Amino acid sequence: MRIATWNVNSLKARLQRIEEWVADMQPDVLCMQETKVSDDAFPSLTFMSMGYESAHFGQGQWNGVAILSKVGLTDVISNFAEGEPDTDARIITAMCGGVRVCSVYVPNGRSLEDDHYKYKLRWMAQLRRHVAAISSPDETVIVAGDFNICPTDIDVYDPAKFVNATHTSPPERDALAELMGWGFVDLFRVHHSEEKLYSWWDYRAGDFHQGRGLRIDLVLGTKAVADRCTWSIIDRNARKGQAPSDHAPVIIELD
DNA sequence: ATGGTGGCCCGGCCA
Repeated sequence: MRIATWNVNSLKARLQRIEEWVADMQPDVLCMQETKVSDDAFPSLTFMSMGYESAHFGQGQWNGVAILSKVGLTDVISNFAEGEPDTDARIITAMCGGVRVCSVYVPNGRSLEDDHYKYKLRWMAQLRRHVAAISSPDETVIVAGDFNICPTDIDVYDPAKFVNATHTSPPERDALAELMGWGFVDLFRVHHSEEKLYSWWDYRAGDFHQGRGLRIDLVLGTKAVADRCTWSIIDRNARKGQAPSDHAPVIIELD
C-alpha cells in the first residue's frame, strides 16, 4: 500500500500535473493540501475516472485539504473531531484500507510576533487532541501533510537564516515533539538520515536549483505503520519543469 | 540587506 502527501498549491492551477503524477506513481492514498477550491468545485469526477474515491474539506480561495483513495474511504471527519472547530479548512480524516489517515495543513505562523504564530501553536495542540480523540497509539494511524515545521536543523538549508523565525522555533518543534510523543514516527527519517533532503523550496531567487529548501512535509505513522513501512521518498522530480507546486510529494510504501 | 515568484482574483494578501 502506497501513501503519499502533497501540498499542491491550488488544484485548479495544478490539476494536469496532479493527474500525470498520480497516473505515474499510482498511490493507493493521496493526501493533498492547499487545494484552494470550494467543495462544489472539487474535481471528484476526474479522480473517480482514475479509480479514486475522494473526500475534500475546502473553503474556496485559501487552504483546503483532501484525501484520495483506491482502497476504500470511510469515516470521514472534516475539521477537528473535538474542541473548538477551526475556522480554516486545514484537516480531514478518513479510514482508507485499514489505515486511519489525516491530511493536515498546519498554519504557516508568518512571524514569531504574529497572532498567526499563536494560532499555529494552538493548532498543533488541537491536532494532538484530535488524534487522541479518534484513535489510540497501538492502532494503524498516519498523519500526513504540510506541517510548516522543520523537525531538526538538518531539515533546513541554512539554520542560521532561521534563528528567530517560524518553522524552526523551539515552541513549534516542542509542539511537534508533543504530537509525536503520543506515538508517531517520522517515516521519512526512518529510511533517510542524510542532510539536504527537502520537500519545499521558495519559488523565488532560484531556490530550488540552488538547493535552498526545507523539509516541512511529513508522514507520521504509529508503530504499527512504521513496522510495515519498507521505503519512503521525497519525489523532488515533481518540483521540476513547467508550473510546479512549490512542494514535492512525500511517498511511503507499506507491506 | 533586500527582494525575488506564484497562487488567489484584479489590489493587495498569502505563502
